[in-house]
Amino acid sequence: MAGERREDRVRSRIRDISHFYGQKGRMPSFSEIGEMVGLRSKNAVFKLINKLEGLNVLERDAKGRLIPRSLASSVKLLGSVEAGFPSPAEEELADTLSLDDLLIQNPEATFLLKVSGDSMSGAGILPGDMVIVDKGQPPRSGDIVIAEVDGEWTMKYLRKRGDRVTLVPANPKYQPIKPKNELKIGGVVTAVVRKYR
Amino acid sequence: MAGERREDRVRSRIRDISHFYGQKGRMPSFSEIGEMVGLRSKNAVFKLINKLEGLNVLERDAKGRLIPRSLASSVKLLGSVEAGFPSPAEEELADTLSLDDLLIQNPEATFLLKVSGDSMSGAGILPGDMVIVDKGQPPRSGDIVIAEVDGEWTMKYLRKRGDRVTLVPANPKYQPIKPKNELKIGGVVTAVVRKYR
DNA sequence: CTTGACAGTGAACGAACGTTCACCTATAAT
DNA sequence: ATTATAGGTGAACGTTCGTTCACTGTCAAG
Repeated sequence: MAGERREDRVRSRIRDISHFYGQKGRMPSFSEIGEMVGLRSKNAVFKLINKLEGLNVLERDAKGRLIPRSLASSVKLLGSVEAGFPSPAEEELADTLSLDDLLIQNPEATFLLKVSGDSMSGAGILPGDMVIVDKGQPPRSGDIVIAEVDGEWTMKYLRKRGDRVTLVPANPKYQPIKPKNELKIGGVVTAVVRKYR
Repeated sequence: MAGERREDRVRSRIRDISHFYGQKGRMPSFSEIGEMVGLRSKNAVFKLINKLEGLNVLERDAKGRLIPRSLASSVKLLGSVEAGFPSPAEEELADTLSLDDLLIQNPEATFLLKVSGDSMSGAGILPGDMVIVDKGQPPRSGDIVIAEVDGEWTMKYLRKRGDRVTLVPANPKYQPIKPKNELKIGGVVTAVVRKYR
């Protein structure tokens, strides 16, 4: 099949625009796109944009301004580890998404806390990890929560049985806590993040 | 002290602008800011922007366009679990950062893979987790890597001793692998992400 | 009470924007 | 070989942008 050159050129241009957005945090103007991809006429850019809109690569908001969609997101989501790495062709088609969007539902009420202590290591939460905590969500039984028991903050599983509330660690070294007086739940752990390098 | 109302008003406006960017993925125009915060004159917005620039809340790029800085980021970074939740005052001062920026160095070469299998569960990487893989970084001994051994993709610790390369799992159930023929390393695991809800 | 300083209004400006026009040139299909 | 069609040029247009000007109200300090 022919026309591969053209498709490649289009892809490279999508990458350029995407890269611009990633770097600057805003969409380039038509003239800027022109400079970037090597088009001297704004009309050529105009046609390019229309094409990309048709391909659902780009969108415009109510005011006609370009908005990033898949472009905004930064990581490509591929299959599983077993699947390994796909060919460049598949790669281009992969969904891209933003970790922020993936992990955070309510930015205003969400915090990042650093984990110290190994009381949840059985659940794969190790010292040094960071947990994403949502203050807004109502805690349910089975959630991992940040709670204040008798004046100290800890992270534990929340177990509700009837009226009785228990905080159970994911490490047999520690005992479950049945709070006597006060139990203040600061938030629900919605995600864990660990950085290696 | 007086002037609290004014400071509050400024903060609320910063939030509005920030919120706009979070929603639309672009900075609002001066007129849009005017509508948002209730200013009928673009000049009032102009002065507001200048003030925010002075406060280092906003910046402009080389072409004079507004660019998001701290505005772009979405989560507030607080202390550790033990420290618990800070007062609203502290909260306001907390650093905010984007998970994308935190976890991804080279977006072009970075991928998300879903983990299946428990061969790395000893390192706190469980089935269902997602690993962030950087194809661009040279693998070092001790890194967790995605590698193709004899036709199959796996995730293991990479151990180099002299010329000998070994892939060791973090689960005693499995044996270390000393690749005979080919060893293709797809990328280095730079972070792990687990989502609870 | 007066006086600055600050916040906001409204109108005007040139520059840059996205869009449209007419025309040209390759490539691919007939 | 001929013909459509997609991609590109260059110039023009009206709109919106950010900026500037002169002016008005508000509030706290002197």
